[in-house]
Amino acid sequence: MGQVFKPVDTRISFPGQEEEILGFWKSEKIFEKSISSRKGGERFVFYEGPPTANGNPGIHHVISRVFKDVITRYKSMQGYYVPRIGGWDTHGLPVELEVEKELGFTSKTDIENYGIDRFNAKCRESVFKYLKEWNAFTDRIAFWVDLDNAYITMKNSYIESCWWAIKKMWDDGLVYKGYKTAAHCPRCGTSLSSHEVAQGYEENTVDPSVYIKFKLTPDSISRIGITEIAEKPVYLLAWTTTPWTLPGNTALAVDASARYALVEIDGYIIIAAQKLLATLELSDARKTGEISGQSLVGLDYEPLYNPHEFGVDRMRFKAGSSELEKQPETDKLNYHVISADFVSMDDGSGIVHIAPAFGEADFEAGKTEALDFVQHVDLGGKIIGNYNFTGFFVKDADKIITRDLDDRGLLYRETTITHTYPFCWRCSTPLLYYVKQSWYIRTTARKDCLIDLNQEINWYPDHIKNGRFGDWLQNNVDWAFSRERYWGTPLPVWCCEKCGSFDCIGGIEELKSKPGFSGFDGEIDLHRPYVDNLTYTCKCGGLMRRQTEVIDCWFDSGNMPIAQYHYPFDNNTLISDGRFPADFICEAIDQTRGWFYSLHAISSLLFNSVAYRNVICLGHILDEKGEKMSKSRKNVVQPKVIIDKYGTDAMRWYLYTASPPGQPRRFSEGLVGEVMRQFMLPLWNVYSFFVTYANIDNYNPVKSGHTSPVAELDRWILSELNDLVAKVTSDFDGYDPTSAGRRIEAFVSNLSNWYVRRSRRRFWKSENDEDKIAAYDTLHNCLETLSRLLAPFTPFLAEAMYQNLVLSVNPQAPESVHLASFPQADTTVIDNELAASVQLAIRICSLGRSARSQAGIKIRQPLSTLTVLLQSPGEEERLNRVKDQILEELNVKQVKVALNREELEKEGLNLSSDNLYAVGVDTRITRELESEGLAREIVRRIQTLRRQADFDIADHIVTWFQADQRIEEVMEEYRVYISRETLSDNIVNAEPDEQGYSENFKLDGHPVVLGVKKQD
RNA sequence: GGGCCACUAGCUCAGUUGGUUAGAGCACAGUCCUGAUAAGACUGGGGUCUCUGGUUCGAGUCCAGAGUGGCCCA
Repeated sequence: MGQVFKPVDTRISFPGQEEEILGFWKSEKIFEKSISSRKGGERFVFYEGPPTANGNPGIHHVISRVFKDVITRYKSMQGYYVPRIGGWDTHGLPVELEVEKELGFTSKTDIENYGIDRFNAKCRESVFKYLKEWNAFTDRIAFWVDLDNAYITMKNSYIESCWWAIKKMWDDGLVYKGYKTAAHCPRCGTSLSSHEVAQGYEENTVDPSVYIKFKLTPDSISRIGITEIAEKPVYLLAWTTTPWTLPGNTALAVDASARYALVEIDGYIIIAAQKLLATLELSDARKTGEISGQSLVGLDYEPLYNPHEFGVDRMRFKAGSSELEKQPETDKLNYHVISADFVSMDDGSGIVHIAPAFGEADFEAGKTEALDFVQHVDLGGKIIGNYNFTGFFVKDADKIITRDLDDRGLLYRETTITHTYPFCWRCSTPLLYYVKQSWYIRTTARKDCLIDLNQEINWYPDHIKNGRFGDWLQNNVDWAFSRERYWGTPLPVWCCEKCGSFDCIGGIEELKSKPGFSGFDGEIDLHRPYVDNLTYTCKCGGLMRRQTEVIDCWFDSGNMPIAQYHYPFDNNTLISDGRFPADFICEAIDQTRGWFYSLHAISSLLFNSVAYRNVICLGHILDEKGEKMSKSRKNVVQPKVIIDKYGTDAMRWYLYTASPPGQPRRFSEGLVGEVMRQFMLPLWNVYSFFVTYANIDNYNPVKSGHTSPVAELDRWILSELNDLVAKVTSDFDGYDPTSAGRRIEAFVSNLSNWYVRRSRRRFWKSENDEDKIAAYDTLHNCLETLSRLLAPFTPFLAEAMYQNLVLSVNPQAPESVHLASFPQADTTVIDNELAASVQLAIRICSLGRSARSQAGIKIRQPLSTLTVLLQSPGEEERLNRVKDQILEELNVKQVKVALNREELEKEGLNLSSDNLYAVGVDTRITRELESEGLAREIVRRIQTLRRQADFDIADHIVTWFQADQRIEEVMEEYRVYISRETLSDNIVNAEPDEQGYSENFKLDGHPVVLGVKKQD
């Protein structure tokens, strides 16, 4: 007779099973069907944040992908239509750097000499260098995403959508050319991204620390209005660690609300912050006056170096903007004191030297105060003009400038300082903060919109919303989105060589239709250098040439909602037809300023809409010591190692349940192993147990149907099950798979350690009575429901269980668990009172075992009475309800309720208590109890022999025994019981058959020989 | 230097709106149970809930400050 269910081995190899299931999914196109079969359902939009395939995927890629997967699988099973388009990020500096490394390049000159066309061709190859690995990895971790139709940011159609978006912003007046401060490597000749800068901070950098005297004009001295000082020269004392920036000084900043002192030394007066006098070794005794910072504001001082005398241009900010205008040479040039909120009273002199061409704060001050702008350093870090330090590298110029100022009597003090300073991560050259031209998106013009729309987004964890992300939006600055690089979406801005006017192009056809369009050579590749050759004629008749910049690759990925569909050139209903915005995205926290921002900014500016409604923001993965994983620390865990050993499901389960998604989490092989032992195996064993016995009894769930059971145990676990389903559903709806998973763990523990443990005998009874069927029904129901609950989490394990538990008996059911629907809770069977009763039983049993253990009496030995002290008389009813469970579990003949503590403290009772309950067991063993205990001992010995002899569970046997009189008595008295328990058709008091399996024991000091043999 | 998050047993984590004696798993030691179990139960050792103040009748929980770690920004 064929078995209903496929036998389930407890010695399962999960990784092996997963490989098989992958084959099934692939051949039957289960992923495709999981989408298409829900086509009529409500759409649930997911956006995939594109990775770059130029390196091997790591564990941090696993975590974001499995969190994306668990939600989209859940929604699919809820009946939503959830297409999932993959994506690849293919542009940007990281790609270029990888290629530069490969080619051994160290500067942009190397690239240009090599040829932009060849270089970009290399980049194009590089971005899919590990495509095979990525595809295999995605498959193996069961991240269901459509990679065949993935969007690719370097495709013409994708780029064209980006051009369209930029053009729309351009038309809305949101794109402009301005200046910005960039961390610049003078040796590599390029700006570094903030990410690169962060890599290169050196903690113990020694730099000069110089205090410079800036001479006030006579007019300003009289404006201070302190007559005693009128005859003497007066200097403002300012501090800097970068003397090379001093020729670029165009202002001094003070704190208007602070007090400043005038101190006399050597016949002149120095002004510095009152608070900092001591650190400046300025004697309070020589103080000749005090003045507010406010009254310093507006005073004029003489430039250290008048740029006009050294052949350097002097520019000036147009008020409030980052545009600069060249200023005429003047006979007399004075700079003035401004007020600023960044003036520190902790170090320096309380007066800050401002060089708007260098440094963020200086630049911003330059903009708001419409200051002069003097750029006396070239991009190679060398001083220009005709100073006596011209041609020197800035760091070498420091000393010469300091000497020069000293010679002119303008140096007050010179020491050194040890601080943290950024260096180029590639070549260790000190970085310079350098103001350069750049193209901007005027996000600040829509700042309120960015902030308001953020309120519509559900952030998990929610503190990101008004915390890290909200702060970032509050401090929004215009997006400097151009890059002086090669491999990227080209900036679609053309400039007239003749009249200098700009034009933005929003698509290929638009470009082609321009008058005098030329440079087009067959197929257009919208990359440099080909796109650089496309020109047309300006209205003025001049030649329009593209600006050479490419754009920030964050713009590429942030524009994916439309660019993946080539909107608006194709799919022009995209914005209104339900495919925008996303219902859900999920990435790690570093994307706050990356993808989360670029998506949000672009859709806010283009469509005045959020780009995503719900976002899970993951913490980073750390090693088992809590340290960041990095190649240099050699603590990187390879996902493959884990998967080969424990399988994808165990790894996924660990990632979901170990800690809430927002927290950084530790990861190691051992922790996944724990998941295996603690969750996967017990569940698998329950499943295996069910199948083993169901097959013996030829149980078929379809024939029996899941009826409403009467047994309390069944009703209890079904109550727990439905409660679980309800709560897991609400956890999922709140984007909290971690809580959902932990709940399932608790349920499985209840199922295994109470339901199955307490129900074992029901499955073992030989009669096929109603209770037994009810038990099978209940357990089958639990396991089948679990398979669907677990499907989003552990898709393989769930599939294996579902195939066997459902499809073996019902070929009409959906062919995969991932095509089935998510369980629905039947809240009518949730019985909280019953749950509380069983909770009580579990607790009392725990105390009972403890009491027995302390008395040294094993469970096999029956005892007469268990006395329980409850919290309240009302609990007695609860206790009665589960009394039978307690009797069996603790192997006692009766349970009594004690009314007070004294009753418990009678003789012969062994006590155990927790903070709510107390129990006592009567430890007196009568001869009858002893006999029964011995009988159970004999049963256990025979069972062990059966197992050692490798008999099947259902095999019937003959048992032989030889023993003393006491054991013979027990054997006689319990013959029926022993026979039934051990499936012994015959028990013979004789020497064991030689062909059988036998052993000698001592039971409580009584010598016994036992033998077993299979019955033919 | 600024912001966000975290800090509970050796390790990984729970701990609801403040309320008896702060819990679980792993690991360690011992005992027990078991024809589902690679498991489970019990006992034991192991806690200044990072620290210092404050609010309160009462603080792991709320507030302030400090420390350590992580991330982000400078």
